[in-house]
Amino acid sequence: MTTSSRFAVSLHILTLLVSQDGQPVTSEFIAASANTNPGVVRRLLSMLHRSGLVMSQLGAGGGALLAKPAAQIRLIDVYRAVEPGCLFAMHRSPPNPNCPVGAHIQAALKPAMGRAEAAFEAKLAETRLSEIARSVAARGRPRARAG
Amino acid sequence: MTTSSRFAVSLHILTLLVSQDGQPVTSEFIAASANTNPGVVRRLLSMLHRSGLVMSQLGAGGGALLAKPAAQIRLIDVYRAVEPGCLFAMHRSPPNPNCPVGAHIQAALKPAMGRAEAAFEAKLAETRLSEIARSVAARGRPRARAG
DNA sequence: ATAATGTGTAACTACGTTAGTTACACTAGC
DNA sequence: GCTAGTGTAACTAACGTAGTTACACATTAT
Repeated sequence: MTTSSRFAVSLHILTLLVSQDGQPVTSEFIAASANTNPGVVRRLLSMLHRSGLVMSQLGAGGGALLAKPAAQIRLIDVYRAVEPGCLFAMHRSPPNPNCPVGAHIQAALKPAMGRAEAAFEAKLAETRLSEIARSVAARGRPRARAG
Repeated sequence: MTTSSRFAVSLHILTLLVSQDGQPVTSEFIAASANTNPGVVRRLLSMLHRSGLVMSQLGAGGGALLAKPAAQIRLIDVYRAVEPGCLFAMHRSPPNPNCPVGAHIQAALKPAMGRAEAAFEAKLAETRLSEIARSVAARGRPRARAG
């Protein structure tokens, strides 16, 4: 289980940037939408900036902006930007090397874990921020579907 | 990132049970191999028991046993037994419903997250405990490969 | 019967990670 | 220069995990 909400909140932030197309968005505005704190938002923006997903305009009237088109941002890019670790954790303390099982269990587990993680990341690479933004917009005007 | 080593240690335990085929294995013996504490091992065995993967023989000479053949235990069964949560966490506090993005972001994220999680679980369903045990055994006698 | 061995479970502790919070130096526009 | 913002660091509170201990209970062996 993932104990972090950074991925969900980061996608929230990015979707908000898409919806305010081109206008710099303040961390306070974002925080009000995500129901959190401007400090938390700025911390996430900082991580997203390091991965080249957002940029920011300093000074009065400033705020956050997308650094590239939403269609070029894959969910896996966002995930990697804010979830540094990997999906599986090995033993906290290394197993007993004098036991036949302990000596080789980790090496034996790695391939299967790697395959699962690769499948996970591949799926996250199939969806782009633009699709999320479109989905959110569509839900905002439900009658557009019926009529 | 997963902060828990339960999945890896559980597979260690189960592989050890395979390697001691049929003989009850004590939590103390397992703990010595996994380099942890008998209490931790028993806690994991308890979770594995709830999912029907292991059983235990009480009393002197007792210990843990596989509850079904290793070829019938998929890694996803083990994962589900000891990692109750899901891969993605949503916002800690619900987003602002008065914001167009806040009102719909979670619903918009769910499908993509669900697809990634499904792909992950499907991959974990492809590998079985018997394969892990075989891989460990093979690494224990490396010359068997060359000769 | 009784002692010895081992499970099952609960309680508590130590530790790490996360999010919330505050503070402050710094930057850009008015 | 004043105002509105960012970027970053520090601290706190809450939570989950693993380590640890303890003890009631079950089974086997003597």
